[in-house]
Amino acid sequence: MDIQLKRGLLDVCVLAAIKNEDSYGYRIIKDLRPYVVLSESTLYTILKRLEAASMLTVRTAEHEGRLRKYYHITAAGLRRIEDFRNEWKEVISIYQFVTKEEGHA
Amino acid sequence: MDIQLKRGLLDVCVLAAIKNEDSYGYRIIKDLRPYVVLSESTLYTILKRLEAASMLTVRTAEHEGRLRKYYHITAAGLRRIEDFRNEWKEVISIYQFVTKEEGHA
DNA sequence: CACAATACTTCGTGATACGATGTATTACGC
DNA sequence: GCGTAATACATCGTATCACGAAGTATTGTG
Repeated sequence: MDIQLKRGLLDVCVLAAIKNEDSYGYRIIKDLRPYVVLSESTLYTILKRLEAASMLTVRTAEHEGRLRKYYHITAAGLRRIEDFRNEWKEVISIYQFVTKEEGHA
Repeated sequence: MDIQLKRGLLDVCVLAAIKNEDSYGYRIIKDLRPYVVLSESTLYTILKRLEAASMLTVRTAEHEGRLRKYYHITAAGLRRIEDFRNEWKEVISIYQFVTKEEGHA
């Protein structure tokens, strides 16, 4: 999909991916794949950004001898999703403006 | 609205604003105001970009002693709007993923 | 023992929205 | 007739950000 359109969606996608259960990088990418494809470099950049914005917290844990970083959503992260939902009305009105067929003459 | 979310919408908004009738900078901004607010510097950057991508053509005309640049959408510009419409299914599926309430426990 | 899959990291680049600022002209109030 | 707003277009610099490329290290698997 169009990279610019993606930009406004990726952050909330990642937050949504850890909303119900803590998760880690590799799994987030797989879970999101049906909806959006993102590379590792993109994901880890986003995770750092969201952590800096206190929208998630990180915890390192060992899993079968390998270290994993588990990400946990915070109240601010949940609020971010809520803000996104609230903005959706505007997005829909823009979509309708862009796609309306008034000049079919 | 969130600037990142805006990014994927602005180009098509501008194209939609000239879809049915040629228009010029100042008027495009006013016409779009109910849907998205954008500054002049942003608009003219977008217009240049869309012209470079052959999605619109420019014609300079005098209007009451003042020069105006009128923008006219091309077939490629119309196709761009069509592509946007086709991508919307993906956007909706992302929106549903992000906002679904499965973990209300 | 090579190769894929898992897991995380860093670096550089190109795209782009926006504020600040500038240039002109017309219109309006006083 | 003079300032101020509105109209109209333009340029510059900056911050944000998705991504490819490349790297490190471990665990299977043939």
